[in-house]
Amino acid sequence: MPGRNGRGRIGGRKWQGMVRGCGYRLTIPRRAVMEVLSSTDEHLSAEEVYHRVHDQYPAVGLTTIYRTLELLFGLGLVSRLDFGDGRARYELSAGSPKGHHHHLICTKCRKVIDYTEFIKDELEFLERAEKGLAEKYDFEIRDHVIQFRGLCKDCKDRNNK
Amino acid sequence: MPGRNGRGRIGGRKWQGMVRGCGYRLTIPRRAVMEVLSSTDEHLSAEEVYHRVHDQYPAVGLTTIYRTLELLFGLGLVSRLDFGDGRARYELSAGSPKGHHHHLICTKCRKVIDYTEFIKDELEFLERAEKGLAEKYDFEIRDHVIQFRGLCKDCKDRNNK
DNA sequence: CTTGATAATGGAAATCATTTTCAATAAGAA
DNA sequence: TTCTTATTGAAAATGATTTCCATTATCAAG
Repeated sequence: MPGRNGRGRIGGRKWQGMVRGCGYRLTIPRRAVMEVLSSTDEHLSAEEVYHRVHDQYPAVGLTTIYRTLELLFGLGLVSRLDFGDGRARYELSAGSPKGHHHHLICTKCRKVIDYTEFIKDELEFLERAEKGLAEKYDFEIRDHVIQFRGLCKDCKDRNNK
Repeated sequence: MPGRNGRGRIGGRKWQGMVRGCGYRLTIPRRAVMEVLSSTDEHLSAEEVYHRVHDQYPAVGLTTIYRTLELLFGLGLVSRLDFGDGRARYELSAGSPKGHHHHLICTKCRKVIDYTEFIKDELEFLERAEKGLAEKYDFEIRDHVIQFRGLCKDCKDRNNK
């Protein structure tokens, strides 16, 4: 039964407590957006989220989708990604069925590969760097972005032909 | 004589050969944009570049600045950065007086710190990761983005007060 | 289970960065 | 100096995201 989202229930459903706990109400649009993000491993734009939510709840408007994504992003429940195509993209951050991962972006065809390799290696590096930077610059580091950009197999080949 | 840009001449002035070599003409706007980017260590938006160029050459229009930045970015002479404030920012990539560095971004006040520490460490990690990813996904990696995001000293303190 | 205060919503209009259009201009090969 | 054509500038178009504001729905309190 695919689509049931790997490790089960929507990110653990802890998000609801998170939302209520911060004094926000639990509304249809908020549930719907979380539902959509939980049941995909794609990196959806606001409009794409809107379309999917709209299928279930035609009354929900695009404006609300933007507001909701912003809220969830602010709470750290959702990651906002920039792949350089002029629109923000979103994915569940913690509890994502994908786990900790980063992105490999083809600058030609805009394909995005999520990779989880080298993460061990990376965590070591990140830990050292974060600690060092936090100390030296008195910064409270909350997040990091690591992306590799280049040409995917197809675009690379197409270039050389 | 500050402003003369540390290690001297505009990124080595090799860029002109690069531009001509690729069949592009050497024009006032192109020189002016390179001049502006060479003489600052800030991360300028297109509009900011426009204003500075405009001071010297009032005839140059904003559209051309956009086009020029796009061109220079395509040639790899300029890096396009995204700090999440809804506008692209630019800096000289190679030959920059700043050398290889990454960014530490305050998500509250939008201050950006360029850091060069831990780069050695990082290069090792990057090398391994790039090689591994390139192989596994048959990807030609051309660039990477590493950012740390969080709260700077001031915003952190202001939060706790 | 009501009720009421007010957070949240939806649609339309507004913003704002960036892109496109197109006629006028200028770089540079000949 | 001339000519071809890349480049430019101004204005209009675009497209993502935000703002406005009157309406609606959540949920704490009764």
